[in-house]
Amino acid sequence: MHNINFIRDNPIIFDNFMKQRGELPCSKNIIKIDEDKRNTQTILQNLLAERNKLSKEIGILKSQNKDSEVENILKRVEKIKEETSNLKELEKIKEDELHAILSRLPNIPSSTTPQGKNENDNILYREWGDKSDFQFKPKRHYEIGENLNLMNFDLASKLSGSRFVVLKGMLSKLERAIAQFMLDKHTDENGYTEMYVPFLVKNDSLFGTGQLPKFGEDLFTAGENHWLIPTAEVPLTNLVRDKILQSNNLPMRVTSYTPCFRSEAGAAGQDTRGMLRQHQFSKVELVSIVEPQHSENELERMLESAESILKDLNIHYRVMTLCSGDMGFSANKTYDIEVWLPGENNYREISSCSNCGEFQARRMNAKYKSKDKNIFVHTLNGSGLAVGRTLIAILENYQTEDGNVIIPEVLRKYLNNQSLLI
RNA sequence: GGAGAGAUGGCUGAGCGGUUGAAAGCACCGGUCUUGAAAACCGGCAAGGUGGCAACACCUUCCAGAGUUCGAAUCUCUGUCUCUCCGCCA
Repeated sequence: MHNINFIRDNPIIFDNFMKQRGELPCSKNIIKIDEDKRNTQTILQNLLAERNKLSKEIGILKSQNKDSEVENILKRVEKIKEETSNLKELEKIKEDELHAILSRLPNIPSSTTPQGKNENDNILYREWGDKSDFQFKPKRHYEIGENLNLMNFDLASKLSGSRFVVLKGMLSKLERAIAQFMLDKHTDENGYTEMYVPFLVKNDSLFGTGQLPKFGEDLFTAGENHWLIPTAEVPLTNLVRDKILQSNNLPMRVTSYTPCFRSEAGAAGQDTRGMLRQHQFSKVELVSIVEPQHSENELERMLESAESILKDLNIHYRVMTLCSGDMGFSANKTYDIEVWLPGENNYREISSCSNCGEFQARRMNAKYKSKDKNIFVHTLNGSGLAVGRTLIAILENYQTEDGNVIIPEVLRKYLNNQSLLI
């Protein structure tokens, strides 16, 4: 959500920012509605002030038993009531109009976010490790999984339709081991506190993080008033909704392992094979709530926390800085970690770390006490990492010629010290 | 699912038709004292908005939404959530 004062004071700059994000100029319209709203408010408030004053007089007169004087005042008050009820309606209309526009505009890109239209304009930030060297043609993850009889898409589609998977035996265990390794790393070494959170949330929470009102199509609903979370970012970030935090509680770093549900409405026909893009997947999420002056550093710290997982797994990856046109709605800056998949011969997103600045905090009304003022916090979120895609990366990078998979060192303690998948 | 109680500022908690935006305490901030800290004492301290260069004035908000009234934290209705007891249950 944007600060209306900023738009009022910098309409051209604002329109320019929105253009970078693929939006049409709209400041003129916003300012017009805002002016109408304020003009209405000024008139309304003067009338209300008069009414309040007269009501107080009535109180005093009644206590003095001067009923005859009360009569006259009542006439005037009645007239005011008529006028105010219309003005109140108009004010509400203008407020709703303004809110409807502002709540659908994406965040302003940070000054360090490269300008660009789409993923082709993203910029390489850094790389780590090397592409694994195979003496044979590496298979894709679903070939490995299906050949081992541990990954089954037909069964899943019988149960639930397309874009689901059933994992069996060691592959199912491997998924659990990956998640536990990530959680242990983030809680023991990276300073995050583990949380167990609801997987169903209500509208307000999704509005707070920015999925609603614009992107309801990408979500699954559950019953009348609930939605399935598309990411743990939603419950974790909303922990501070409608709060005024004490500054000694910041930074607040939390992590959670949850399933994520996405309708993938805009992805028809994309990545239909394998378990790369599913309606359901699990993810270990990182969320930081920080004071504004620390959010830029916090993004680097969060990125490093996410990277530490792939480093420990010893899998090659690169980090991309997303351009203004490719960033998510709430972000002012985003790094994507793209992991190397030798079977696919391609890099694939395995984590996305974003600084949302005060954008979500404004939507959520999340502040902290600083000296004498209450200031909006900054919120950040990142995957640390997507568990399903990490499983894919391990299968493809650690596969052997005979179709088995070597278990990465750091995961063995979670798997009875086994060194091979089967 | 049945019966009852409740929701007030960062927190605890008074108030139950008019001068209450709200007592008191804690927390926090400023000061006095102290070599420093603590304690003690003094002072400050809800949020959002409108108008104004400003000082400041005004409006709205005591879970949410409707209503009664000249006037609502206080009365009525609806919803949401919390707690207690009973039932059921992983």
